[in-house]
Amino acid sequence: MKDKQITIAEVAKKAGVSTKTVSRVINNEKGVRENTAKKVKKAIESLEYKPNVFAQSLAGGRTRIIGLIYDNPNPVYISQIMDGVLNYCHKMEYAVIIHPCKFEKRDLTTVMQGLIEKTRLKGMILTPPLSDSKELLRMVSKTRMPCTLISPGSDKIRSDSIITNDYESSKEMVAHIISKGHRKIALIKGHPGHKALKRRTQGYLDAMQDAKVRVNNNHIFQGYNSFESGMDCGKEIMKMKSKPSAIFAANDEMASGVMKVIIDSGYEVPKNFSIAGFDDTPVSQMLNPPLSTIRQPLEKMGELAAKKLIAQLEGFDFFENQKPESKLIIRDSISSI
Amino acid sequence: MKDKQITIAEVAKKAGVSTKTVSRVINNEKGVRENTAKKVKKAIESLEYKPNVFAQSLAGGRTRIIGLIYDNPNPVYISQIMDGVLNYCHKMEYAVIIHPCKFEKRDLTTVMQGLIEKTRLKGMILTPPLSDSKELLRMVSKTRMPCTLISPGSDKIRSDSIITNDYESSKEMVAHIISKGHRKIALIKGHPGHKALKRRTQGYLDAMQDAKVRVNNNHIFQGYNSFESGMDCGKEIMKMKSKPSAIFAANDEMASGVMKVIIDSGYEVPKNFSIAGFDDTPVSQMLNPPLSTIRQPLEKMGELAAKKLIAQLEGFDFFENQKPESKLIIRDSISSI
DNA sequence: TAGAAATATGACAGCGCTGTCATATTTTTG
DNA sequence: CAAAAATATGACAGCGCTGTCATATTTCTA
Repeated sequence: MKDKQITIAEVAKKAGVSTKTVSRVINNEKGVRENTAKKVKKAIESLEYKPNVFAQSLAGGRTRIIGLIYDNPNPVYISQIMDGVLNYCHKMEYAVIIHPCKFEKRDLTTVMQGLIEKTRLKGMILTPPLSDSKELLRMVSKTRMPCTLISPGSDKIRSDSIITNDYESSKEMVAHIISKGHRKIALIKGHPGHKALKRRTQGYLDAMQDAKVRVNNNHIFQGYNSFESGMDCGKEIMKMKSKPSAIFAANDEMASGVMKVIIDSGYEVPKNFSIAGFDDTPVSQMLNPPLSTIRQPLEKMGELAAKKLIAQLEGFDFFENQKPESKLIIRDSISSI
Repeated sequence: MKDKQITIAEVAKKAGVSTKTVSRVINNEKGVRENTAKKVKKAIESLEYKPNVFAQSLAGGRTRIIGLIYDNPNPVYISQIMDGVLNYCHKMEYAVIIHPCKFEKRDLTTVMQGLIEKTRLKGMILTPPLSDSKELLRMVSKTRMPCTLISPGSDKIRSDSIITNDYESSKEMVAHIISKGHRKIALIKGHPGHKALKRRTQGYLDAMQDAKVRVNNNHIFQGYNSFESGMDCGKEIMKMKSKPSAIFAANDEMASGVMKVIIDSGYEVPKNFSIAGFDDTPVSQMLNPPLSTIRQPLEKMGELAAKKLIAQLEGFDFFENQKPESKLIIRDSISSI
């Protein structure tokens, strides 16, 4: 059971310096002669030394552990974000603690606080809809812990949030639908708790206005992000006397739900109804017809979130001027009238 | 920046005992008078004390950190497993380090070793296809670290692996297809590196044999688990003179790929071709027609893996006699001939 | 070239916890 | 009821690392 770890002391001995100097090299602290640093690096390499992240963390140095907190009904969404985060962190030799939790839970804040204490987390990434929880955000800001938000709904742009142009993309998509001759365009809104999805609603609204198409409030449905809720909305639409000719859903899952109901009701897509989704989850290309949708660079966003967070943790500024762009993916689910 | 943590010392003081005694209580060590334990527990509660997992780990006590290592093309698969693992670990106050990595990478073993050293991992869960990597397994066993395998392909049943009856389910599915009158049944095999998927192949083979249906080798295609590879196989099938009437794919993604090609070629499912998949990923119910498939209790499997691992770590035996069962989900993609 | 200023390096404590082993307390035994 | 055995508790070191601050070395200055 000897899981003998190579320690900083061994490296120090081999390099003929003190442990502190090795520590300096590891952490890129200044004040180490180039020559010494070289020796140390060589020793590190030859011993294949890896600092023990937990000891580092315990010792109060800059921690190398971040938390990724999520609560997401959509595994594809979260796992893409996660990939981005994990890969970058891996590269940077950071460990990531992943923590799923339930947004609705009353004691969310308490639980999170517990996690923070238990793991001595020094930085975290919050995905939607957690990134919108005022209470959670307040708690986190009280700890003064760096925290990066993915797609928060809040309009005020904080330097530490990752947002995409989903407003613009939604608008563009609806404009596209309009350009195909559609006027009666229904909207399936996203879960009201997910503020980020509101931007998509706004995109719809503005596109309609720009094109001077009257928005029919009966054509706006409240979905809850799931396939099932999409089906529910679809059923309602099927019951309407004056049906829309196109439907824009705030995510692919709901779009598929609507589509299923339409097809089950004996209609055809896109002949009788055009449909658009949002997210470009794998399912969208598998559907028949393949779904026109909007692709968000989720992995990129995850990576960016990690980059920003680590930059903060390490105390250097980080400006990424190119913001991750979503883009329209036009497939076959929208027809001209 | 005071992230003042409540430490064991404060608890000890409040309870009027030594830190070691508190430690004993936390770890359920025997040799603490019931009365003392009660005092300590009360103090813990009133202070909302949470042990620092990293300090625990550093101090050489039983670690409360496990690793979940994966490399999976299919985010849905992995995220369900992850949910199971994470939830259980959360309940048990374990931290989970998630580490994605590339199966094919030459230096997989080295990288993993680094991770182990860096994080002082004391136990890990491997998902397929990692759970099949002989080299990795050998390295891990050398460290004597407890390790739970999810769906390893190897036939020899190790006590520390979680396997389902996917062989039986596949067989059942193929039998079901046969019972619908099909005789020319194609098989899309899974990625050759994923040994677990071989069991699915075997299920197909045995079902055919049991029904005394000759297996046509031209009807066996090599897929690579992806939607695209499913499409490739689909295209090949479309080119055949003597086409199968049913197709069983070793996962849903490939099944969707095949289905797409079939539909794009002007055929109908299930009228002209029946299709079955495996995994019951969300997509399967969204497809048109909805796909008959096999549901694996992935989340359960993840939970079980975590349970087994933690049991090993804590040194108590754990027998779960009910093994997680997959089951057929019959939808509309298979017709009678 | 001596002394001051700047820079590099190291000794040592301590992060929060648990292992070891010594000591204190209780229970058992004759 | 005293002594032995069994049990409970605590003191202290140390896990691997970094912060602090003292010391050594180099570079600069006049």
